[in-house]
Amino acid sequence: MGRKIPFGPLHSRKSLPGENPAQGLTTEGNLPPLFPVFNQNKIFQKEKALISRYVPNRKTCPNMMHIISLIQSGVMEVVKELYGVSLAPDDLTISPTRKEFTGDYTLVVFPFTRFVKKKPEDIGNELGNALLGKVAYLHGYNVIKGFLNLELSDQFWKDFLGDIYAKENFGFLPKNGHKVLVESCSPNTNKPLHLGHIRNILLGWSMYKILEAAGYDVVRVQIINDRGIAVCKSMLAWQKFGRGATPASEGLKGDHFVGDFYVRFDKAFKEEYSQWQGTSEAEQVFESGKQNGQSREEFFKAYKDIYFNEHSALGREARDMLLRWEAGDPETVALWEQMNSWVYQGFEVTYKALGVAFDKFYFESDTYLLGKDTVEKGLQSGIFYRLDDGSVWIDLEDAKLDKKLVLRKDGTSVYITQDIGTAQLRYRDFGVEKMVYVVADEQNYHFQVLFEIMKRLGEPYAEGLFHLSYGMVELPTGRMKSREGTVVDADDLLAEVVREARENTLERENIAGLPEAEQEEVIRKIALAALKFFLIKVHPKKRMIFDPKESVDLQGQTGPYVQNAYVRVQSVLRKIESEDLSAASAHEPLNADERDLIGQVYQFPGIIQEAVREYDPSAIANYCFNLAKAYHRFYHEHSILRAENEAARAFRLQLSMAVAHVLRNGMDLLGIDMPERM
RNA sequence: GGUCCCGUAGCUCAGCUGGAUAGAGCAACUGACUUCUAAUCAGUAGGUCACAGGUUCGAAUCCUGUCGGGAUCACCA
Repeated sequence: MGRKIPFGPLHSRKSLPGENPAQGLTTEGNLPPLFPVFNQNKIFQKEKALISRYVPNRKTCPNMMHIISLIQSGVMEVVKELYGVSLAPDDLTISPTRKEFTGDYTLVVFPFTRFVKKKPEDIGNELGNALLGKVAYLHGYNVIKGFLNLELSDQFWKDFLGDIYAKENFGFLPKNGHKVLVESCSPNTNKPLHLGHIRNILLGWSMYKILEAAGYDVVRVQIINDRGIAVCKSMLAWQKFGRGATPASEGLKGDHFVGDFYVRFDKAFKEEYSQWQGTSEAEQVFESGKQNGQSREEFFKAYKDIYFNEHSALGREARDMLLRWEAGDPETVALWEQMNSWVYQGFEVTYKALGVAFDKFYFESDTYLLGKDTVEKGLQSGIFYRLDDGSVWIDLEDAKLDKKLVLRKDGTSVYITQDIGTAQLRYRDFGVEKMVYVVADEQNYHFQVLFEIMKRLGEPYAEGLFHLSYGMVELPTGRMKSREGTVVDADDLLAEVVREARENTLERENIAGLPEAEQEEVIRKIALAALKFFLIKVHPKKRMIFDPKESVDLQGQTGPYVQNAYVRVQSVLRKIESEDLSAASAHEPLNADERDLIGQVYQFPGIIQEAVREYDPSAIANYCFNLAKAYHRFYHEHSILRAENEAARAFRLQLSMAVAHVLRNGMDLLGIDMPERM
């Protein structure tokens, strides 16, 4: 029954008469033990092997073993020789040298004072001196306080750059043979998608791309709440007030069309309720039911659901509709199918506009009965127990959770029962070892319970279940409520960012020479980059404030800023013929901006690993921004085509190409396309 | 009340398994386009990393407590 995507706040959905925002938008297409890529989990030895093969190392590039490993083993060797102490790689802290100091990597030597009774500075100097002959590419060092800054030779960076600058897929791992499923979006069929769905969809899509880049086969799915009383409300309203209207006849997107009837129902119900409140029956209910000091208004606000279920004529009709649906009444089922298909057509337009797609849709009308068999079986094996009233429970108190109901006393299933069955179904469908659920953090407890149950059931993929939990999206004015009409509609939002991007782009006239269709394509890429980057750059688990004004910003820490760095490279490359870049290896010395840039490029494979390990697309976004920032600075400070000499020119061209590849690939992991001009 | 998450510049956010003087963007103020795209760059200003203890050579980061904010503890989904 639906994942209940929380609302992001916002300005009310503006219905723009006759405007279909999606038109004109063409598109292309406890840290879980999930990715023990760098852990010791035996099952994943193969993955590990693949990674070490890809990230520069001894096998692929004899001289290019990952420099940190190289430094690590050098330090361990030297420490053993000088001080007779055996250290493990984990005992060493080695990180990129901060920009304000000279060097490439820094070893923290404070910890060594524990077994060497000398000043940190002296230890640093001893180590640095000893390392010089030991570590390939190590060219020099300096010691500041307890920090040993190691300076690599320019040759190291030039070799690395020469190795990767032409590699389109630098940073991506080959297939590892493992399969993951990502569930995201998971809407209800009675309302259009809103801002909350967009954050969800983008996280899901990005996780898919990141997992794929790390070598996994990924299946993208949704679970759609296509049944229940809410859907019946829309159906009933359409019957009563629709007069045979269709999305086509009204010129509306199907999901908005159906959503409008849902609202229509609610309006009619409210009128009915308000009228009823004037009756003597209502008076009686109020008098006998009111709490001490409760006002009439408060009472009836709280009484709404009871009224719906026990007094309302509309409520009665909606519930009858649900019963007929459950009984399989042909006419009801036909209407249900008709309305849902309108909704799906509408959703599809929004997915396309967002540039996302799914491999399979699971429908609750198919899955809401699943899981009962499993519960029956688990009852026999003692995992579940039945109370005298017939309800079935599981006791998870020893896992610091509570007792949880899995079957009602009438034998029907609840939300979690269905999720048990659906997980099993998905395993049968795809044989995945891991499943990632992109669902808002209000359901943290639900997934803790679900995953614990799956473990107790002994499901083979139980250890591979992960809840990618994300925080609510709120407006600057606070949380929003559908009742108050403050939900930010997905299509409106898309239309707004495109409008903003168009205005800015046309003003600049950078692409005025392109055919109009291509201009629109560029505008769309810029608009989506702004929106997507804005939503993904925040760590998923954090609640985020969505300021509509900032979300359409095109300058500063934004998607278009990153795109612009890429576009600058393309602009340079457009000006050259194919040219021999072998002179790059003679470029000497590398300046600080070049070193900074190339050092960042070097980190890309590791950043992808981190994003996978932490289920954190925001790590990619922040990395891309920093790389783009470094490139903008480099671009501003140093001439590429008019460099000092041929070697510098060749080197900077290689460097620019490498940066462009990484930016394009990195942004692709966020679902963001790069324009060639902007 | 129990459990979980969050608290970093006026605002929105980074800060990797503890390491150097806590960083960006926006907003404000100064500068830089006859030169590869200024959707850019450089600079100024802005901080008791909620608070208090603890561990450590070293804490925004780890531990405990307090205060604020949020979520959740349904025979709802």
